[in-house]
Amino acid sequence: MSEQTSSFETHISYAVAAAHRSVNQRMTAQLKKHGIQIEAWRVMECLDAGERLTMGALASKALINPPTLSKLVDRMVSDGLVHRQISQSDQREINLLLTHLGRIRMLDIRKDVEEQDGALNGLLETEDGALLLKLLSKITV
Amino acid sequence: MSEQTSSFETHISYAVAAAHRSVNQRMTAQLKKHGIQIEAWRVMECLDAGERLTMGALASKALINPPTLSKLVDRMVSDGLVHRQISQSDQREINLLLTHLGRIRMLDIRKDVEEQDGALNGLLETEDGALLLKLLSKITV
DNA sequence: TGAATTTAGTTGACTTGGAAAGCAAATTCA
DNA sequence: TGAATTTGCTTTCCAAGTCAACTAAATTCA
Repeated sequence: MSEQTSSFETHISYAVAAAHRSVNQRMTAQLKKHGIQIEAWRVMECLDAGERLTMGALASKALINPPTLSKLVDRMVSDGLVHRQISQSDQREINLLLTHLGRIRMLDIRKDVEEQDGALNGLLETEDGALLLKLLSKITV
Repeated sequence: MSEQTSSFETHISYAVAAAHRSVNQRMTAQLKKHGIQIEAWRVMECLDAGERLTMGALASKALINPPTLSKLVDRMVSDGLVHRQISQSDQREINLLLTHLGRIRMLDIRKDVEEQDGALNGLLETEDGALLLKLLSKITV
């Protein structure tokens, strides 16, 4: 099987964790001036992109566990960024919506995130950004 | 600049977060039967690989913030996996060492991790594993 | 030398995250 | 129909993480 004992830094899991940590640190620093965390940004982008998302759908798109999302949304509601609306087709479901303020803030934050993502892409050769996305998607179940 | 508004899922930061979440979930499930968390495994591998690591060096290699590492090490010490040794060259530094039990446990866990990493590599074409590592290292500061 | 600064690591107060239990609406099927 | 099950989300309780402050050793330099 494996020809030699490779150092553990060459494990895919390690490389992904290292990249994630690095990217998250840049991102957190960038979002700090907006007083918001990465997860909240993802929630806002998801809400802007998809329409009438339920908590469950949102949790999976925004990469957040349901209980954690529930609490994050509590905070975002009290910050006036989003509001909950009970679905009329199924009373158990919640449709989450961006408030006007939420949308404004999101557009503002997006500029910085785009810039940051551009810088990240700048670290790669031209087509490598797309290639990286493709490879990452393959290991993402 | 950007020709069109791309969906936020194509951001490198999102793809990395998604991959990380997915890999971590597999890994956590795998390590559950050993009653250990991913970070503790990384600590053990770091200690096995490098010699006489200080807390600071370890924190950076194992991708853990110093205060978090300090507490994790407390737990690992009381589980008998590692022990602290004050460096004689600098009394402020701690050299962390695997205990005998720690080494045994590590070797045992390593088998499962290798297997899991193999499965991950199996999701990619032959040379893509190495390619992914290379691309990830470029965005890791 | 010795006061001031820097560096290594830990601690403490506080926040956040997660697993499992809980609640209520919807669905199944006897 | 109505009891049993499933589904969607939240709450609770506890474990873990973070920021900032702290201790102590080493280093700087006046």
